[in-house]
Amino acid sequence: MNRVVSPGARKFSLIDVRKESVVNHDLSEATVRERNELRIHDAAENIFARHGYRGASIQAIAAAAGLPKSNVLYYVGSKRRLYITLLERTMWRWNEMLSDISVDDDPAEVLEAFIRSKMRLSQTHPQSSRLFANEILQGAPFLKESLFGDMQEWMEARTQVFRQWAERGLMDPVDPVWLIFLIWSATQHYADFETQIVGITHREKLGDEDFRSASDFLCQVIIKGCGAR
Amino acid sequence: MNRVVSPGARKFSLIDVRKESVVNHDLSEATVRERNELRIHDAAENIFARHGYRGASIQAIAAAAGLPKSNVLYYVGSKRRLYITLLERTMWRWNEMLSDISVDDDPAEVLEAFIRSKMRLSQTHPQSSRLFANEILQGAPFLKESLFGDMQEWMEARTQVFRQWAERGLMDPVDPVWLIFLIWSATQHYADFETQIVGITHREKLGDEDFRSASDFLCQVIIKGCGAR
DNA sequence: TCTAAAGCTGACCGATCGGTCAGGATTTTA
DNA sequence: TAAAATCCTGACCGATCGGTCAGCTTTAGA
Repeated sequence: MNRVVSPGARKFSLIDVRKESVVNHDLSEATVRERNELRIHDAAENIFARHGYRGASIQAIAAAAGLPKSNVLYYVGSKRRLYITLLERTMWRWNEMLSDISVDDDPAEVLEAFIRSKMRLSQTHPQSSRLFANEILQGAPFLKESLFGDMQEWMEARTQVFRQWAERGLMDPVDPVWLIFLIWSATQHYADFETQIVGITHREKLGDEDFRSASDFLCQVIIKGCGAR
Repeated sequence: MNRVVSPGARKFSLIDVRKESVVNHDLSEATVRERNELRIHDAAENIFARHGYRGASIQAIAAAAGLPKSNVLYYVGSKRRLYITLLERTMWRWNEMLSDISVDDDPAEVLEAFIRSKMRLSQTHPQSSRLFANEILQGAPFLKESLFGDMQEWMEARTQVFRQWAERGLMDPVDPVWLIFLIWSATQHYADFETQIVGITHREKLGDEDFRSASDFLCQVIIKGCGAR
């Protein structure tokens, strides 16, 4: 699985964007390119997350990044390429989750780890989550082909383990697909719908304590609810 | 609370849009205006749901409705007004839910009714749900003031009942706010993220049987999870 | 110090945006 | 059947869209 070099040739791939997300955040000794691409990606993730692909404008992204529009295009090539780069980054972060799950693990522990790591992502990378949500709401035009292959594999590997746990009587015989979507949706909600939560519950924003207590709640209810532990 | 007549004066309200949603679907004896507004609203809900406020174009809405752009603007006045009309319709549908909840009811029954009616909305009005999701992702610029007032009241009335149930030992002492958001997110997911669910689970689209089994699953896990029944 | 590469940007392109409007077609009412 | 109200739409407006490009400045390497 080697890196495809010519960026024009490939429409899109989900591999090897690791460097992207581990990019040096110490700007003091980053190259000019690294520093500016980081600013652009941060700004673009915000704008795309709020307004979706069509609703986002390069002008707005440039303004948020504090750069001229021409300069943004100099670095990212096109709106499409920028958007796909950010989508790839998000997908990679998610697909590495629950990567080492085994039938011999304790269901409750695995569920708890899954819920908490997903909540941590909602707290630390809410914009990524919203970007993804927007892509799905659009009908997943960019992810249609490639995403669903990867995610089908991810899903099947996990559901198989869940099913075996149920057979061994370690948890209730619930549909593992619905269970995973339950965890997915409940945790994602704290990123995607933060505005609503904050607005309804009189908060200024969601803080560490909110995420802690919400995580505790979800672990408790979901683990008990499917009879693990 | 009487209806404000001049549409230019009011920025926005969440009252008395009932007629909108109960509009006669038998087109045979509807007026020209009713018939065309229905077509426009349906088309607009689709486009706004996919692309958000900025990403949606009147041109695209007009094409989906099978009308010239000028004609759409003749009926709806402006993009902003059209969008707000659709938002109001959605908010009204949701706020009437669980309207007659009481401390003397059975928690499990109420939770089940809530989950199932919310799932029914996800199935019958997925576009409304996606429209709302898009509005929240944007930061709720149109709902900011008015929505959150109504929803705060709604939330406080329900959480109070939940808290009393917990005091009476009818369910676990879980945070009722997190519980409501759990149900909210889990049920909404089947509308907002249908594309993802369909793509991952090899389905063509979500059918009656899918919604039935998913509803059963959610009722079972959530009710058991918070110790009701 | 000279040169090549990289960084940068204002001006500009055709397309599309939301919205207006004059004026014709059609329907309702008196 | 005449007048009034409603319905309808092509042409057009200034603004903004994504993207290109010539030509400038700055940096890196020999």
